[in-house]
Amino acid sequence: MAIFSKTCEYAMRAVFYVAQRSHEGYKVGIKEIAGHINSPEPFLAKILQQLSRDGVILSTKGPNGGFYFDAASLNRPLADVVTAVDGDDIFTGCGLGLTYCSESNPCPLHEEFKKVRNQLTHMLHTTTIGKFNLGLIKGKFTLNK
Amino acid sequence: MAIFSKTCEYAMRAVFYVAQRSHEGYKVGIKEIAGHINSPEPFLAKILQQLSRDGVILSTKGPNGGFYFDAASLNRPLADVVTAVDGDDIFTGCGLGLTYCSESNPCPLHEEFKKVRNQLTHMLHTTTIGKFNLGLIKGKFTLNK
DNA sequence: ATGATAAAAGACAAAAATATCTTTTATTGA
DNA sequence: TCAATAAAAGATATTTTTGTCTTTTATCAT
Ligand code: FES
Ligand code: FES
Repeated sequence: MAIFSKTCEYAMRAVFYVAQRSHEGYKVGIKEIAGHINSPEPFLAKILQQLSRDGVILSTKGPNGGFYFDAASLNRPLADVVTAVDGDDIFTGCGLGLTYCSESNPCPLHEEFKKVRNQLTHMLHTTTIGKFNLGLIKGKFTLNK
Repeated sequence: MAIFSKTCEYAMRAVFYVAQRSHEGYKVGIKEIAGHINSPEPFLAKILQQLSRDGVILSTKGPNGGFYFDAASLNRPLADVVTAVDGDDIFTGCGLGLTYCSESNPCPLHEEFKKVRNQLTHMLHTTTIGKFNLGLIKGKFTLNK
């Protein structure tokens, strides 16, 4: 078990890749994305459809169509992607799986778990979708394998 | 999607409950545990069997039998429970799901994700199974619902 | 020894996550 | 208008997680 679901991992990888290509001025088809982030193509298509419905990513059909981001979207936090595909359990849920995480009726891990959760939340809110465009273009980061 | 799997959540809740009862001098049957941590009884049985096989929890069959911890086991880190049921992906895995998390070929999130992962690891290694015994007996913490 | 108790083990079932395939709709360019 | 392109949508399939049930084995008390 990893921290994020497969769905969420693919979503984040795809978003970073599309952001980079948008920065370079291109729209990207599902095939190209799947190839570059090493994900099953039809499954990824479903994930991007979801992100598109939620308005996180933009898309157009037809020749020269594909997925892309505009300037405003590039500034959205990665947290929006996570929420769209996995909901907000990861931001608010109890570490031991209690129905509600609360200060007044906490589980034993509450105080320490809250710190971890807050740091994760902070990371996902301060990381924008376009944050790694230059690094990706320079080849500093990898998104496949 | 929460951070831990259901299996792992039940395992941690069960372990804390059994630890408390061991501290009070009792062994606990699966029925009592399931009732107090609000988990499906047969499913929890499977989880505890796994922990028992891995030597994380102790058990004896027969009348007055049940699950329990000895003093040494009470000092083991909660991380051992997580590893036994979920493996160590959560301690070492890449946040974006790459096959290997590495410094030399990092994903974009690597630097920040590492911090989150390290804090989680630190929490699970410094929290012993018996750490909350007194708090639980005093009713400071909840393990059900 | 014997019967009662309680975990261990194994087979099975349901639900959710992951993955695939086919058809439809929108867009483009000729 | 028409053919080509590419995402959207819907139906279906597989795998993993989650959950249940039955039988077996070990232990205890009598
Ligand atoms: S109550 Fe469990 S993390 Fe807050
Ligand atoms: S490579 Fe992704 S977290 Fe280290």
